[in-house]
Amino acid sequence: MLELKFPNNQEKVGNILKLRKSGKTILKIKEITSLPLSLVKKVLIVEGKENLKPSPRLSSSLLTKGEILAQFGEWYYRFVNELSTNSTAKFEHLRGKAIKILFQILDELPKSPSYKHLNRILPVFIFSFLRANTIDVSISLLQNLSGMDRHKCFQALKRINGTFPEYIKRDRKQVVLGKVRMIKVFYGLDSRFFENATKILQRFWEFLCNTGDNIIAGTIAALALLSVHSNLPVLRVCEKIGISQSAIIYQLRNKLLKRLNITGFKTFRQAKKVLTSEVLEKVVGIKS
DNA sequence: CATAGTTAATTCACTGGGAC
DNA sequence: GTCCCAGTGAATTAACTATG
Repeated sequence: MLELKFPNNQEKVGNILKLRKSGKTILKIKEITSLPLSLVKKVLIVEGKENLKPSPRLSSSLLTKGEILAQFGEWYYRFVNELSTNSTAKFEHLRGKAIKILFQILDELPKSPSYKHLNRILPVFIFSFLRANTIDVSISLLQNLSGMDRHKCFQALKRINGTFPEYIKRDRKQVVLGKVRMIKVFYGLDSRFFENATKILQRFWEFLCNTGDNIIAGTIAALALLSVHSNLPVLRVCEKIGISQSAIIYQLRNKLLKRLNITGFKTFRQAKKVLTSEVLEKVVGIKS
């Protein structure tokens, strides 16, 4: 735990513990090490050995590790319960990961020593965390569970995002490809379908990324279907992932062809030849 | 508030059989 | 072969909704 929390500070941690063992007060340790009081406290709390813990009086404004975990657990399950969850195992696994990150975040969050505001931090943290791990959580769920209005949600997200961008960024490409793979399996498509879809996605990500995952997946899948000359109707794909056809047409016309300076899009059907020869072959490099 | 996406109704277009 | 027909996918439209 401590290794994770203080990767570069083993020395400091060791020092704090040594001083504490020799019976120094927490304030004394702070003076000697000239580390922030909050840091000293946290080291002692996380280390957790009875005789090392700060006295109750001093720690009254801090939550113990156990209390933090309990609060986390409550919020976590509030979220998980709202998600149509058929695989509890997955969420159990993620839970451990989340806890590790949570403690890292609490360490660095400005204005922590007192973890008084966990009820504000936790919902936003869990929301970001789940998203970062490719779980679909809607902002309205965050809104409902946290009781914050839309605007507050965004403020809070911005705060977490600004401090820890790496935790909120989900790997959307993987999410999208997951959906594409699902389509491939469901309709028993050729493995080239998926290979081509991957290429298409990499090439056109910038064009298409500014929309929902399902829409992107549908658009990529539609192109990949063309690339393998499948006779599976695009409509089937749309049904499966729950979007409408017009959304894909919209993407192809307004996001893809327009930006490739290919003009004169009339209809999907009519554009098929152009798409295979000009777009897939010349731009992506998929030979038919 | 602007943009993106959905829905539903309607129409168009293609395809693949028969019947002749 | 070709004419007709039905079935189905695709396109278009406009009104509506959701999202950031």
